[in-house]
Amino acid sequence: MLSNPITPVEAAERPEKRERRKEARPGELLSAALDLFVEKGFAATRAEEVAQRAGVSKGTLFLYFSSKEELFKAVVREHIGGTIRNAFSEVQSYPGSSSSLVHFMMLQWWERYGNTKASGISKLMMSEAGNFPELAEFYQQEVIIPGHQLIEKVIERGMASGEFRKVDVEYAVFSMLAPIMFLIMWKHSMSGCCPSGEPIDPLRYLAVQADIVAKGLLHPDFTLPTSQSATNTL
Amino acid sequence: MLSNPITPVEAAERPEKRERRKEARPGELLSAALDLFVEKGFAATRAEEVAQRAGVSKGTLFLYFSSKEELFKAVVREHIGGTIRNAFSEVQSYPGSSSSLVHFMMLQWWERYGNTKASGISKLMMSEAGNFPELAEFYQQEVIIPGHQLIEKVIERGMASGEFRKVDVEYAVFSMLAPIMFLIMWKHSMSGCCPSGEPIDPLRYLAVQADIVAKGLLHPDFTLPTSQSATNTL
DNA sequence: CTTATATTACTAACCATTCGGTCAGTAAAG
DNA sequence: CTTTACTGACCGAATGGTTAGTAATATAAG
Repeated sequence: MLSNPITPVEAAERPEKRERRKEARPGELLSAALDLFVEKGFAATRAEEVAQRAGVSKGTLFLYFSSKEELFKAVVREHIGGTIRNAFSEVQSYPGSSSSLVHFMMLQWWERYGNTKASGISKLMMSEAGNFPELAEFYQQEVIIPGHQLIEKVIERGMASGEFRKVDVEYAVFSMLAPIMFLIMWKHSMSGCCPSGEPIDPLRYLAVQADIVAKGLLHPDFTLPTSQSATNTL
Repeated sequence: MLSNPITPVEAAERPEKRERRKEARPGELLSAALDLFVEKGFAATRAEEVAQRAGVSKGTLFLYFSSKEELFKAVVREHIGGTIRNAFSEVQSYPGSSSSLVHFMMLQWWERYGNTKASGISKLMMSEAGNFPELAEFYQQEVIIPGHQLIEKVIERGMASGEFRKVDVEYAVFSMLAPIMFLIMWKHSMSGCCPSGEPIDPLRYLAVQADIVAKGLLHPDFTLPTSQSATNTL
């Protein structure tokens, strides 16, 4: 199978001879690596496979990246941007109710991050953080903390306006974070199978979760203007 | 290092000669396997290491389990399968309100599963399911589907009694599943670091999540029955 | 425009090691 | 002596990383 000269198909797919493109290689390698790391995880991704997908030999990969770990770090640096920071300004200027902001944020998050390849990095981190403590720390600083603060802002906004009841803000953050992270984990591991038989529909999932969370945060008096029962929980 | 005959320490730890204990071996191997799978993941755990921890040679391991994957399946059957089945009967006979049942279930789940070694298996599956489709399918059948049905029962119970509003039951299940899974993932990967600086307090976390979810599911017209004041957890 | 030479991006064969799994053989039990 | 739980040396496949060599390009001379 490997000793055959070249199959016609393979020949058709490899019309190019040896190319020298020093500029383009790193980007192509990085892109291939992201695909495979997200798809199979770090440990399970073979260096040669990365090289192959980038249309290059394994030797060339180690020419540009001194080790597999360096390659991984480069991928993380490349593809973790200020995604969350951009969201801050939008939250600040959001005009609607805090309940609708919860919906808006969760759906936006999905479209802008969860539904992209980059979200695989989050799953990868949760999965293999134990083997890469220093990368876990980096990810913590770069992604988790800003994300936490962002959600905190949303909840505090609702509490300040009286729309949301008083809750343990620091931990209530997880009521939005957990569904989001769970969806990512599911998408990148269990996707294709589901308890009901067919895969999770992300938009339906997010709509239901946002609905439950938003109502769960709602102040009891907010929807019932006339009832002044003043049963203040907490 | 391996070719040395025996170091004094190793000799001291292995005073026993060759033992024949057909009955005890499987259990010891299963226990060792659980420890190592949870600690290092499935792929990263070496078969010989499992055998060694069980005080047995690698050959013996494959005498009792035909392959590494079969060993894993046996671990899952042993440590998870029964847990969920037991929970069913408790839910059936639970006397209190559905809101308090939500709290009860999530806290029970933590004490009986989340806070044990076995919960590492769930993290492991979410992490490595993509690389081991057959194991994912097995886990799906053995754990996820029963767990899903269990939570469905709780929500339907609340809807039937009028305590919960009408929701998309199939997807509302995730409002309890996601916080639970997120806590497990966090515990087994990011534990030790936290956005606030100190690790997540599981009981505080679960109390807040259960509170938000239960209130999020509550029927707007539902007034707390006078006979049941068990819902005031905060 | 050729042709010769130097440079280097790139390749493929190779190495050392690791690990799941096997099997011929050993020793404990009856 | 027979049976069999158990061992550990061994196998083959896979994989991270290396390196000697090849071919594409640049440069410059003729």
